Amino acid sequence: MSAAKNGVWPRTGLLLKIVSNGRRQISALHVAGDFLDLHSFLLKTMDHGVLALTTCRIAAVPHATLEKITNEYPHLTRMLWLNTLIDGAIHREWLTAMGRLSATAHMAHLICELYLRLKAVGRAEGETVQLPITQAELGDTLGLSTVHVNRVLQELRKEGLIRFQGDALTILDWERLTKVGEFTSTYLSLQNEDR
Amino acid sequence: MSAAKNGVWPRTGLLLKIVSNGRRQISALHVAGDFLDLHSFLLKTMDHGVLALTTCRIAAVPHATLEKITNEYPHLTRMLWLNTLIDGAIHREWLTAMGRLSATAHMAHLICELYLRLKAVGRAEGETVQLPITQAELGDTLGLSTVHVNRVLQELRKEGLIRFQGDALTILDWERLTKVGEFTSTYLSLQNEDR
DNA sequence: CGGCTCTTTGACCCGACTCAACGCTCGTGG
DNA sequence: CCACGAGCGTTGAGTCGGGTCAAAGAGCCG
Repeated sequence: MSAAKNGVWPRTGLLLKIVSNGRRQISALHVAGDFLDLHSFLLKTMDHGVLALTTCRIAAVPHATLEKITNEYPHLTRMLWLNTLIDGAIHREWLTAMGRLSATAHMAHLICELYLRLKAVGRAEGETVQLPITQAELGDTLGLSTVHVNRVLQELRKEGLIRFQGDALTILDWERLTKVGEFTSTYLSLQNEDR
Repeated sequence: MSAAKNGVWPRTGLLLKIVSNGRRQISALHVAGDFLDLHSFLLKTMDHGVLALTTCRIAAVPHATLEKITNEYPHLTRMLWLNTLIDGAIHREWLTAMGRLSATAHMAHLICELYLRLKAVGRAEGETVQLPITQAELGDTLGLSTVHVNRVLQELRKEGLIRFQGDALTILDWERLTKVGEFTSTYLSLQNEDR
């Protein structure tokens, strides 16, 4: 949605939002091309911070522009709205993963999601994506301790589901990975009914 | 946002969405007046079910009407959009509560939120609101077992923070309750910048 | 080489879950 | 009018997933 205007493309293009209340919780991960914080257009309170995981290229859209768009281009407006709705769908999915999945399943679920999202924007090479995120940050995303993140990743590796060395994440067994994470991709679908 | 057209007003007006994956996770609670599932207008996949906790009065808005609104009334469109954005803000808040708060704190947080939301639509009598929800349902909301919900509630009662008998929930010590739940109400604010 | 950040490992602990039973209340039917 | 379920709340005992604390590798950069 947001085009890059200057600067270099991010190594992988991954952003995150944080909410700090003592410990921090990452409430969203963004990949290249995502429209970031679009909700701030209408929501006056900024309830989180944003933090870049890597060098990024950013394009800013002034609120005045959005105002103009919503006044004059209904279709485009609906597309922007849809964008925020998909964020919401992802949030709901995270919520259920958080509440009802084991640490391992939750991790598998997140990996499935990130892989598909990166693939969707052409950031996958075969079964491999660059995921420049630390285990501590994964913990902050999943609501787990760093130590446990490490153990969970080892388990997924030992099971032959993924390889994850350095920033390179490789899916070794998509079938079983989705099963472990109880993952279905429907909520990510950007397809809309041409509204 | 949605006006009632016929039928009786709900005893308390509380709805919930469920997502079932083996166990179920309630991803939203709605109070009287909430616009329900507005996101289904643009999001083609319905990723959850809806379930009424009590008898409710429902007003349906056809998608065709929404289409017309978005084509002709930019301001109203932004208000509808804002509505879905607030749902998103609540989701983010739940996410951090889920990931980073203890069971007791999480419960206190939820109680604070529901109390304020019910109060905002005139459903509070003094410090008391009607909350026709079972402990099992609370568990499905918070990601806790029914048994633990019970123990957590007892703890809040013993601490003199709330009274909760039958459906009547009374806030006994708002100050301490918000502290326990690390609750701040900003994310609920419906106020917008007149866009 | 030293220092930084990140990953990994081990030992121990505790919050929350499970299983199982019991009690209370209310609605329904004999 | 009582008996019986059904649903919900409550309690106890035992277990376990994940957290905490602490320290040791492993890259990486200046």
